Amino acid sequence: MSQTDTVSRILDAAEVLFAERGFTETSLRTITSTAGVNLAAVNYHFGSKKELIQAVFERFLTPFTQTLADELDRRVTAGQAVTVEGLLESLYRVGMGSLAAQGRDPQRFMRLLGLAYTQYQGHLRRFIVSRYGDSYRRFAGLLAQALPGLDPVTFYWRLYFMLGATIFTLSSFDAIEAILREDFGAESSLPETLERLVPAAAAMLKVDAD
Amino acid sequence: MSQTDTVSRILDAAEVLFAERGFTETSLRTITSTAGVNLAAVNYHFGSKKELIQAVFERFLTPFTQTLADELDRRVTAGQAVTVEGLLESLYRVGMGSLAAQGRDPQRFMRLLGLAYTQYQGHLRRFIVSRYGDSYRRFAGLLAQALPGLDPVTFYWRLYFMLGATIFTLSSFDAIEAILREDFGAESSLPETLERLVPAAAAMLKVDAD
DNA sequence: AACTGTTTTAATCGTTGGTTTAAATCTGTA
DNA sequence: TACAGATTTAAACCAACGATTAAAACAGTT
Repeated sequence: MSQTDTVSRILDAAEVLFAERGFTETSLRTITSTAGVNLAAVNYHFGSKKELIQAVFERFLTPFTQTLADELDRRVTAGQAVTVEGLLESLYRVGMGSLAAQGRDPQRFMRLLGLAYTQYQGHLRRFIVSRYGDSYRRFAGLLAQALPGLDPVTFYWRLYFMLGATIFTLSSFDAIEAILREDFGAESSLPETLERLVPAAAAMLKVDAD
Repeated sequence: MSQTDTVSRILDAAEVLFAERGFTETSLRTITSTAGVNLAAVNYHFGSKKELIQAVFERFLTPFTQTLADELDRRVTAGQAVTVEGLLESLYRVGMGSLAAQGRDPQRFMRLLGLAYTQYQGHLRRFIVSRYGDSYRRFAGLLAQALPGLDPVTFYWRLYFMLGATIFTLSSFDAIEAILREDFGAESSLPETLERLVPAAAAMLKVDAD
């Protein structure tokens, strides 16, 4: 088994288990036995459990933010006005597409993102902000441009409302979908849900202040 | 120290610590030493850590749902049409008021609610659904009535979008507020934020399907 | 084939967790 | 004041955790 093999097997197993149960509830023993590698491999290759957690986030956030940056470049240089709906579509399409292209599950990353916000892991928040804060500010800046006349504080609160609706819904997608299927017999796919989310979130961002 | 004293001291400490760090990350030793009671008191009075977690939720959800039911009764029997904005205002006012009346912190309960959704605690989700599912369905039913013509599946997804925006934002209120204060020098209170949230969430729920 | 640095392995360390126990203490009642 | 049940206490139990170690196995180079 080559080194890269062991490293990626650990990352694969950790990604799935962290998303399912959270960080503290997932032991290194569970991760390594799922991955089929020795317990000591995590400390050998990553140093510590904390650094493993960061590596899991790095592996999906780096290509995600890179692809999003390209997508935003394309929209901006296209010359035409950047709309709220267009930006949300870009965000969701990149989240779906760039990850699905790697054969990875988009919902899993939403769950991980949700955990990054809610779990008590100071090091993780610091890691994400320092590494991906620029991408976040770029997107927020473009969205603010698409909403002229909105005062900055109101805009930022609504940005968090939008993030909350997105992360909360998609990270619990399976559970919500199961409830709707049971109550209405109607299946919902992730792309369908994102199509519902774009106009809803856009309306929330755009509503006139009163 | 009387029994009720010990029990409520444990609940007080557990409530704060759970909201700060999550369930797994908070040990019974931390809880009992914060509360100034013996370690064994938790198992003596509650049976186990799981049952303590449920008791923390019961102590704030029971008065909350009770007050909300009274508030909804008042709105319905008043005769006039029940509006989306009115229902959201009721929800938020009860969340703020009925808890603040007990001298307890509303944001803390939002964090706990967020944890109930995101943390890996199957027993807690089952407990809440079985105990408070009726209250949830009552509110959702009235909200659906206030949105005639919206197909049920779209309505339910938007209901979750609204819950996500609310729970996510308010459970991270302190962190978000700190960022906004640093960037804009503008302070936001919780009531102000709820005043921003009502029209934004209402617009999201009411936007025409396309 | 012999050597060298890298990786894997099994075993162990020290710590912390939830829970249990039995004795001590308290509280209310007769 | 003496008794009975409820509560509190200090101590211990045992399982699980992250981390470390030294030896074994491996891979690439000469």
